[in-house]
Amino acid sequence: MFLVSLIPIRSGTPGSGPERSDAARNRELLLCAARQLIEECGADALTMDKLAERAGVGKGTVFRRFGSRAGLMMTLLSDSEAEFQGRFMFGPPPLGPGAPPLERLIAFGAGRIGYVLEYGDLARAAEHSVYNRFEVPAAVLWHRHIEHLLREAGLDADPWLMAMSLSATLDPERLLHAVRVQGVSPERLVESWRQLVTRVVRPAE
Amino acid sequence: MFLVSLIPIRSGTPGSGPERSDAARNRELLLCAARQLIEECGADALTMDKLAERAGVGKGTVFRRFGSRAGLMMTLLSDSEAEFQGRFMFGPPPLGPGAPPLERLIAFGAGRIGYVLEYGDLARAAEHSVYNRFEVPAAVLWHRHIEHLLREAGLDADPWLMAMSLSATLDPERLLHAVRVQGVSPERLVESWRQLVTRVVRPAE
DNA sequence: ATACTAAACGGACTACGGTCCGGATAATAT
DNA sequence: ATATTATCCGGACCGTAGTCCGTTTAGTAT
Repeated sequence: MFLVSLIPIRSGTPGSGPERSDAARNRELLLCAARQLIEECGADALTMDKLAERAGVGKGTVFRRFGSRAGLMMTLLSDSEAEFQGRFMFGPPPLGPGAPPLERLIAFGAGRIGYVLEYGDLARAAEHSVYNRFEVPAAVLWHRHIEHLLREAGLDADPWLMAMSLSATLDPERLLHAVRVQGVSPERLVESWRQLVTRVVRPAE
Repeated sequence: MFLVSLIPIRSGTPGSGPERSDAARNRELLLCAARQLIEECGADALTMDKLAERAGVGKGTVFRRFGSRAGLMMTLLSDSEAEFQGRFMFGPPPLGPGAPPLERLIAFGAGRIGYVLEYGDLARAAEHSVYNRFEVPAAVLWHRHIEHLLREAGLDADPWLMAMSLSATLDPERLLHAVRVQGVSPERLVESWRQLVTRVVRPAE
């Protein structure tokens, strides 16, 4: 039912045809330089100018390749993102199919919390697109997954909006703020998520 | 217990002493010009340069007065914000004290949704501070209010984190996106909020 | 009135994301 | 090898938020 491409992340294809050799070389140079810079100073300190300079290419090339800073971050995340998507869509239970929907919901939140805490700044930067951070393909997929599980669990309320509320809880910016500024432990986040979805799924009366 | 100042919004006081007459005059000029520009082109199109030019002051003056673009937006919102705060803290039930906590929670969400839909772009821009959008005084106050009501309702789970999840649901950016891009009706939002808090408050077993 | 000072002023300056377009170049056809 | 062309490249350029600092001015003391 939900056969979305496993790799909906932009892989840096400005045109539709095959990639020219210099373009491919520059893409590798850029990704490599980006990872270096992030290693050295953190994702937040990565600027497109510095990236272009480090990679030894012009600034225009950076933007042609990745469209925007958020696009670059998404590309950097695409591997781990695809891996996570594979796990919750096709992997073993309780995250993957096979377990009861509530179990899967709980596991999804826990997985997502772990993911966000691991790739925090990157995930945050990837959503920092000026327009439509809710229509990033990955975000849409999570939303649909949650909605699907809510329906399977027999939710007797608006599943689309309820999935929106639950997605909001898993928003990287909020999670990172809770952990890094407020000092909330990841375990506490996971437990609260469990409490939340358990209550949401239970019938109203 | 929660006696927070009713006006925690920054009112544009760079120093701590009284305001010099030229400073007061310029603040009025700026607020007036800002409202004009927003009326004409919308809040999103308001730039600090245009504002300075329209008000006939230097750009530095704008930033000394309001600190940042977000600070300006907060100042513009402060009246309606204070009014809303007054309603849910001291006003008549079900929003104000007197009604059962669940009723108050439902009313709070409904009120907040209405508020966001009315002052949408402004509220969004006010939270667009680069750092710490969760520590804006008004946001902290809402969070504490929700947490307080959850405790009063006898929630047997982590009230602080649960309040965070519920706050996330009421995030202006998300609400506006749902209404303006996805075409969700305000009534549907309110109903979903009611379903959500009703389930959250109910005991686990 | 004059001198003094703390505060406010203004606009040049920086940093950054993003755009544009004339020139270079890789792939392909001949 | 040469010509052709679609693609890519580079970096000058733009708009915007925010900073800095030399200059001006409002309030006050004398």
